[in-house]
Amino acid sequence: MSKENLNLPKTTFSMKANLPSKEPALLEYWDKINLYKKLRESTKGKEKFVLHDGPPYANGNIHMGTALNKILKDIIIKFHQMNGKDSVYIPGWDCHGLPIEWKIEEQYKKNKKNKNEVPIIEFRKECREFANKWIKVHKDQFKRLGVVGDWENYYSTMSFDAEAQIVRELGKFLKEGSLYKGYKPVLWSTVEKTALSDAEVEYMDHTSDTIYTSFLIKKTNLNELNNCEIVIWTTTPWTIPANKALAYNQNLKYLILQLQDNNDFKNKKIVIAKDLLDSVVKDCNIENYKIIKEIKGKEFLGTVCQHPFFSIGYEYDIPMLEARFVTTEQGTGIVHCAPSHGPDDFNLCLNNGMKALETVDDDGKYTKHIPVFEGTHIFKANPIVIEKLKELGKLLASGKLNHSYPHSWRSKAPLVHRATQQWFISMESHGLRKKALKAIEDTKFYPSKGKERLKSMIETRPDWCVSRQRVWGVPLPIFISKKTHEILVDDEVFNNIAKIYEKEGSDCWFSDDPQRFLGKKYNANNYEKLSDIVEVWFDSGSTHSYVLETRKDLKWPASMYLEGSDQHRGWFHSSLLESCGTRGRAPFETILSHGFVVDGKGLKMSKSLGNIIAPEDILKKYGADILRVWVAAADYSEDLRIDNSILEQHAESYRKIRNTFRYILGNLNDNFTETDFEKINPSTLPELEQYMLHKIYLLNEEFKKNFNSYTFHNLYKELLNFCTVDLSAFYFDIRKDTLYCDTINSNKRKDCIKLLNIILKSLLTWFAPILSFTTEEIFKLINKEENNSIHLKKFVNIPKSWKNEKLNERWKKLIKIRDCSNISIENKRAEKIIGSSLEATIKIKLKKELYELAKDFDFAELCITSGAELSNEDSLSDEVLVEAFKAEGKKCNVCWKISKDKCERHGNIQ
RNA sequence: GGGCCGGUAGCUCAGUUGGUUAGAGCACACCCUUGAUAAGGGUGGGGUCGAAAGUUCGAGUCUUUCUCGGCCCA
Repeated sequence: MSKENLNLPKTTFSMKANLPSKEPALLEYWDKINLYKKLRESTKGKEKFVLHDGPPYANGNIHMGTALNKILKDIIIKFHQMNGKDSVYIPGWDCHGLPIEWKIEEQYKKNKKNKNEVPIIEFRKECREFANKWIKVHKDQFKRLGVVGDWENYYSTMSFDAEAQIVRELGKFLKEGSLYKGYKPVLWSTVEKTALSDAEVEYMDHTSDTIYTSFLIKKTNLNELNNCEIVIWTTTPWTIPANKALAYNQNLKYLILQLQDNNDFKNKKIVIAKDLLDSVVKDCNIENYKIIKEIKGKEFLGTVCQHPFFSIGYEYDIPMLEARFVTTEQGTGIVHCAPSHGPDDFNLCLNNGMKALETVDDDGKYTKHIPVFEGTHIFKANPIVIEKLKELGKLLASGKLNHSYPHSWRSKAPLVHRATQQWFISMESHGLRKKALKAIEDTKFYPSKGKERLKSMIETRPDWCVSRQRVWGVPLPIFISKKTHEILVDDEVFNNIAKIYEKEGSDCWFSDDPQRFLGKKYNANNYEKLSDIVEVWFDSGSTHSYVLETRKDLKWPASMYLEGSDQHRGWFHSSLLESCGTRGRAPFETILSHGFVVDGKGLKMSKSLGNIIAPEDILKKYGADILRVWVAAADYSEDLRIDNSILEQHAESYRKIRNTFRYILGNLNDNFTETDFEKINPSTLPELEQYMLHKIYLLNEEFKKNFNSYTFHNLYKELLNFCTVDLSAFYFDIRKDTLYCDTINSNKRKDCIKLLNIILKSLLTWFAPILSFTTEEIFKLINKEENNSIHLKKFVNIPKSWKNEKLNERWKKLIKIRDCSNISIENKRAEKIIGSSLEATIKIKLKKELYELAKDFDFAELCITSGAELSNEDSLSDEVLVEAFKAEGKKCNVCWKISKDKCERHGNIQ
């Protein structure tokens, strides 16, 4: 037997991956064979697993976060598919909303176009085109990651059927009566008479009037507080007439002071925060005072005050409410709350059952809800309010403050928070909060901490404001009777609107005769048509209704919603509320949330830090499979770190896996033979092969366990360790001799080949959801059928008969002896006595028990030496003693083993 | 500022109800091999478990404070 007759590995599977250039060809292949359609056919009628896609916003290129999200989804979908389910994936996009409006306006600005001169229809058309453009870009970028889905039949929140269904969903809330008209403060420009979004606000210096005024305590649980006056400080005196409450912080300390100066407050007792004593005394020119008592914030509980304007008609109660936003940075440590004029105030009052009123009209004038001052413009009201307070003896001090203040970016006019008419879905009126909390209990969360997070948000959130004074969205389908001011609730009308939208979209709401929507039943002259649009979270929160419920290939509820952890407040939240409100339960069975992508040091990616990594660059340098390995190897329940060195490390692991495949393919000469695992009888195989079958059995158990708990990082680690530890450094290394040097017909070699086929099949399917491209590359190499794909295969079923705990226990000990052998060989190697392990022969001394176990075993094979002697030695201090010696004799030029006589197998000796 | 979550070798991750000397793989160093070869094998070094205090016979694990980071809210 000469070198030419050795069975050396031969394969066309290259060592170098070259993923960036190879992957696109595989994408074309999947396209060509229509993989998605084939997948559906292959599991037609099987139990469905529906991972409902949370729609990304159709705006801008994808980033690492989106890539992570899509890859994780794809991995899970592929796992379930290979596990035998019909695992359907319909990608979607979120299209309405301000950011797109904003982009279009920016383009207008560049072209010196005025938005107000462009017809709404025209503007909306441009928004739609913009979103369409980005959907196309996203689609290609997501596909490139290896994500398999129904890319041709995606869903979007701006499709006509979506817009129609959103109307129907709102109709349900209207019909039920949980959708009501209320008031909520928004940033308002009295000059432009319009609401502004945060993005339209510019902060500039502004000089405000400041006042200290006081609220007499009317009722309290603490005796010392009787007849005291609570002092507050504000930079907006005009909001005092709209005051409804006072806010304190229960963790602060407060003082009761007796004032002794000769003025309006002589001998009066006031209350302020302890930490602010100095600044209040200074600002109010207080010269003589006495500290009566120090109290804790929580002692205010249950206290009710009188409005400073009590005597001129402001006779309602002013409760003191606990609020965390109260600090000791400025003021008095007690904050005056006007729910119509500040978001904090609004939320605090709402949570305490006080709704905001329309206190200021579009022009900036007080409404009828403000006694005495009705009709006064708020920008002229400060001196009037201050004068009135002074007149009533309620003004401690007034002054001016120069500070940063919001202004309109267009007119530069100062803005105010003003309660405007909005539309809310009540959390309480029809038990929505209760239903949602119950639904959370019925949902399984991965990781489990997501449950608490969502729960605490639902527990405390205020009513859901679903209206926006914007253009790019679904119009609220609301008509209000001019006579009764009541909302028109009629299914016929909602359905009529929906039917029209289904055909032509919602643009017509803004352009067509309202009579068209009302039909014949109502006269348009008697109704006012609303021009608000629906907030976009309602759009995406309703996807379950126009995607899951309407598509035949899907099911409701979804098996899983999977998004970044920020979506506990976003899509998980809005979907839960929408669905609980309309269907009484969550639209999902499980929620999986993942952390955020951060840089190698754990810092968030930002332009200023310059630590942003774009998916595009990774794809160019490493390929999608490396990115997929990164996703699989990371613990997504926390933040995921990424930088070049981390990627480099994963690329290194990938090479190891690739070479494992290459070794198998080489020894099979690319000829894969399908094996029926059930027909394997382990006892007919050599012990080593039996042991490997046991290892495969164990690994498969781990695989299933980790797949079922979605802990892919553990799963990937198990697979990687199997490749490095059990295969490369152990089984492959030992069986090299058999594979290369035994004859093709030897039973031992055949059994090894049998194992290699089993391992190849197992590894290919195990890795397929993660290494989607590489496993396909291999599959195409060994698979003879046309138009097939590894992704159409199922996971392997490992027979229980492969499990052999007894053998495992035995081999644990044998491998321990092998480890000792390695150390002794290493010693001789350091002494330059031997080089390769085949140059060694080992003498193993064992104590009785171990000797009995190992006496007939071939340690030369296990330890890859030319010889091994075994003896029983009970006087040893340790159980095992292995000593290596230089093997004497001559080297067989075939198998390189050294022996004194001629080679047992090959006869020839050099 | 508030709520929630987290910090274990250079990196990615294990670490059961508190219980021997805190583990794995990769990376690193050295050696071997040249028949998996821009591969493969062996051996080895490396951690005050973010910091401090406390509970305990005993703390990576429980408590408190601090610190750093992330998400959400303000």
